[in-house]
Amino acid sequence: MRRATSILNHAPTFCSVSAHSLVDEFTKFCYQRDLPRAMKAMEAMHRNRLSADAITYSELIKCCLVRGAVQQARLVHEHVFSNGYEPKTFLINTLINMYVKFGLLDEARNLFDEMPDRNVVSWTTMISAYSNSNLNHKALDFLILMLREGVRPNMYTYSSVLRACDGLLNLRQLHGSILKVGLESDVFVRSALIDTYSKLGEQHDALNVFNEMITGDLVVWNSIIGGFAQNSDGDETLHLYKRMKRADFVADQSTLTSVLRACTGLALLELGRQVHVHVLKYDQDLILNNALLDMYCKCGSLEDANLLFTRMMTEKDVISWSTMIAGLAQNGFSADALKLFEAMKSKGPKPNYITILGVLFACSHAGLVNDGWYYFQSMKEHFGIDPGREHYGCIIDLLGRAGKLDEAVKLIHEMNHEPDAVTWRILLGACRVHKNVDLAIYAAKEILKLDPADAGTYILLSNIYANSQKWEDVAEVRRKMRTRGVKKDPGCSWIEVSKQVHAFILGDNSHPRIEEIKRELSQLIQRLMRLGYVPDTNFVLQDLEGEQMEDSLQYHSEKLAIVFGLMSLPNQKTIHIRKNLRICGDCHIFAKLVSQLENRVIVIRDPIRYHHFRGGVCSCGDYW
DNA sequence: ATTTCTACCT
Repeated sequence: MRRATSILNHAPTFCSVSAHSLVDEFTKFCYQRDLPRAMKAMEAMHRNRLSADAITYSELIKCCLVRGAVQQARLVHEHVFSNGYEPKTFLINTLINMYVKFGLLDEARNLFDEMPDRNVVSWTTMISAYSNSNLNHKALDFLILMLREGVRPNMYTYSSVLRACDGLLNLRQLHGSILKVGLESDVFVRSALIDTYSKLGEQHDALNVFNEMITGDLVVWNSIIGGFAQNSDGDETLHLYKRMKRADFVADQSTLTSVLRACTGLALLELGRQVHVHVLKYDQDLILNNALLDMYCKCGSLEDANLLFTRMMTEKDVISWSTMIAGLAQNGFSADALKLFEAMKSKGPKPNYITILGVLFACSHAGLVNDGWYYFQSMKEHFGIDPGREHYGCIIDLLGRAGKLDEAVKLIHEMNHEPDAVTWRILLGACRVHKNVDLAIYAAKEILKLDPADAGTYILLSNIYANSQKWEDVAEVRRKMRTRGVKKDPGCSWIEVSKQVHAFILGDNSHPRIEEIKRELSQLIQRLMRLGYVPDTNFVLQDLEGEQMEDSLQYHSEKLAIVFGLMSLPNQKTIHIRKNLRICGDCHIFAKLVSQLENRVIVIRDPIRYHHFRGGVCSCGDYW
């Protein structure tokens, strides 16, 4: 302790006020949250070897916390320990908590180590301090030490320590102890359990814990809804949201953020717009508004995104800017993305790792080789950020698309990160654009080493071999697929029409209007062919909808979805479609021609890319 | 003394 050098001890000793009224006055100032006067009174009390009760000191500590007054807080600490008094456990706990809140974990720890009677609150405060600082190991160690000292954890302890749990084994053990002492029905413990299972991707267990709930609590609902949203299960997220509303709970910021994330994942623009209405009453919530911004970007409505971005009620943070920059780039507005980045540099927050990723993404998708290189080379110098694997990915993409395949390969081998499946897929994409079969085979094999369940890559490889009559290799690839149990999902496209989601799956005729749609599609293809459309049946180097037959080409799911959109949406309305697989070359040409012939804007989002078709051209510049 | 929500290369 710094008692020896305390300012308190050097203060002039002079006081004319009676002891009783001095303490009274101190108490009054503490409860009035008048920090300067309370501090003065405390000094006077110290000179007269007087002290107040623990509750009063804890009021003063609260006051220091609210004002961020660290120096004053330290003086209170010294005063409480001065004059030979040994403060009560309650007051030491308050001091420990104070240091934790100020982020001074070492000082909290010193107090904790020196206190004589550590109770459950002391232990829990330290555990929650460690888990909040991501010192997970320390938090779990403390739980063990606590048990060894014979202090029994309560619901506060468990809900704190659960956050620190980053392994399934630990979690199951903790869950077991919680059940044993009967604390699983506490809403804090329950939501922490749900959240922790969700963070480990164990949605099944999370849902079990949730379903055992008898009387509800909004946070528990938010935990399960957020868990599914974070695990990219949009359908289940929305399903639970409906259940929550049926149970008469009113969504708050957290719920709406998760629901928006589900809309983002499923590309449900109409539903997202409905949610926007509920967001309006939380226009000060930055997280929620960022989620809304991302939803508009990822659902392909840049008009809405731009509008929201310029009109946001709160100060925009680095996430708002990064979201908008990446959103513009992903949707093909690379020039606007770079312009926004320049604006950010002059009047926005400091760009971070992810911001730069969006910038490089914009360059690679617009073929801006020089700009991309410049930003890549200077990111360390200008923003202090070392290029990560993702940044290298963008540059490999940039080189590859520009036809510099050799340089792309060279960079893969030179970078100081291990290439992953994504890295090789980027190279494969470049091979597709530039029709380099040999390099494509190499890249495909590397992908399968790292991701042996990637059905699309097997099929692509098999098609390459088939095209060059290498039947033995074809058989080998097929055999590997069989033995590894890899199956390709059929192509599927989704479109939202009057709040209903319509799914079109290759080879599935269950849509009620399928016959009508197919008739319309045939007629449309006839008309396009008269304008020069030739179905592209070259499947080599294409990611395909399924086990491909030429005659099923005309019924690719996105074609059905486009026709259904033409049939059922008003004339001016943009047709928004989401696909589970990459769009094939034939459907890409088809969509371009339809956008011209029918004078419609069509937006198709595939798993990784956006295509805005307008007047016969696509925002991707045929470069995907 | 404790629980829930936002951006990321294919």
